Amino acid sequence: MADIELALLIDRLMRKIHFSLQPRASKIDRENIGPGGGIILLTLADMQFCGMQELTDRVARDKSQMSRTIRSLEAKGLVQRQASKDDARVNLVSVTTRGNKVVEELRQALAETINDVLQPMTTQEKQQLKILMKRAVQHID
Amino acid sequence: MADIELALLIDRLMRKIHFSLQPRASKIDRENIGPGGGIILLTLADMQFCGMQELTDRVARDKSQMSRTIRSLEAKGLVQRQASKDDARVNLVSVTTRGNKVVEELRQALAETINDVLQPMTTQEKQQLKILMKRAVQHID
DNA sequence: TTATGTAAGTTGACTTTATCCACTATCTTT
DNA sequence: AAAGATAGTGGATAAAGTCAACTTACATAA
Repeated sequence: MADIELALLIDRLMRKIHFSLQPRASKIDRENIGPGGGIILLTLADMQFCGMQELTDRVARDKSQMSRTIRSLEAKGLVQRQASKDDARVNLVSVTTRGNKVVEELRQALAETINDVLQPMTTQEKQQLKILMKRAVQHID
Repeated sequence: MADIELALLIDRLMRKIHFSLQPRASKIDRENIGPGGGIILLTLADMQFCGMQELTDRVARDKSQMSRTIRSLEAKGLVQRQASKDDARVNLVSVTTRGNKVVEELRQALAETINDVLQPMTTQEKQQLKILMKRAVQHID
């Protein structure tokens, strides 16, 4: 039987990051994309040209929510959509040049936050944590 | 400079757990405490008789939100509040006997979920992850 | 080819959380 | 005693999450 504690720890860490990031991010958030838009934008920057569904699966959010978030980011000119040639149903989303500027700023702010929050950890520990987290989110088919 | 990726991974894992837990938890949630109430209740069960502020710090949530959540849990008879003798300002919160029954069910559901979500990991890895997460949330004074 | 079923995405209506601020009551400090 | 800090509550509003209905497009099989 797995341990409950892990879930609580993940929640705590998540929230700690959130609280620490907020003041930093709100300062640079001229487009007013908020935390919700930010995490989508950062994720999208790592995926480039992926369909909504793929993105939705990745960040584990509701597809309707994702639809609205992307539309909002598109309206701000930070992402763009284009129909896939293979499948007319899918909209391939990608970050625009302007969006990439925002991504860079967000990365900076988030890096500072992570650095801050994970201060008690050594570089090795952080490295190890990242490896384990990657294992944790990878799913078996 | 710390790694952005870690933050995104934590978010993903958090959400994965959330999505996996939801159907299981909603089945046993007769009191209708929801995810918000659940995590507070589980955390409180580990702390017993702590002030609101202490609890708020632990789960890293807004104090006003915590106030409302606790009030709701109290109305359902799952937690109880009593004024501290040392400091008339603080309300010591604790889980009631009835609340503990809910806690047990929640633990069960969460354990299954964690077991499910972290299936790709070995026991050692999970153990290691927990140790690292504990280090991550501990703050230096 | 046409049913039938399924997947991608959007929209609407609604509930739950989150955020921010003001406020009371109670310590704490000087 | 006065000033400031801390615990907790309540209100107003914004942001996310949830769930179901719906459209369009693909997939498969009779």
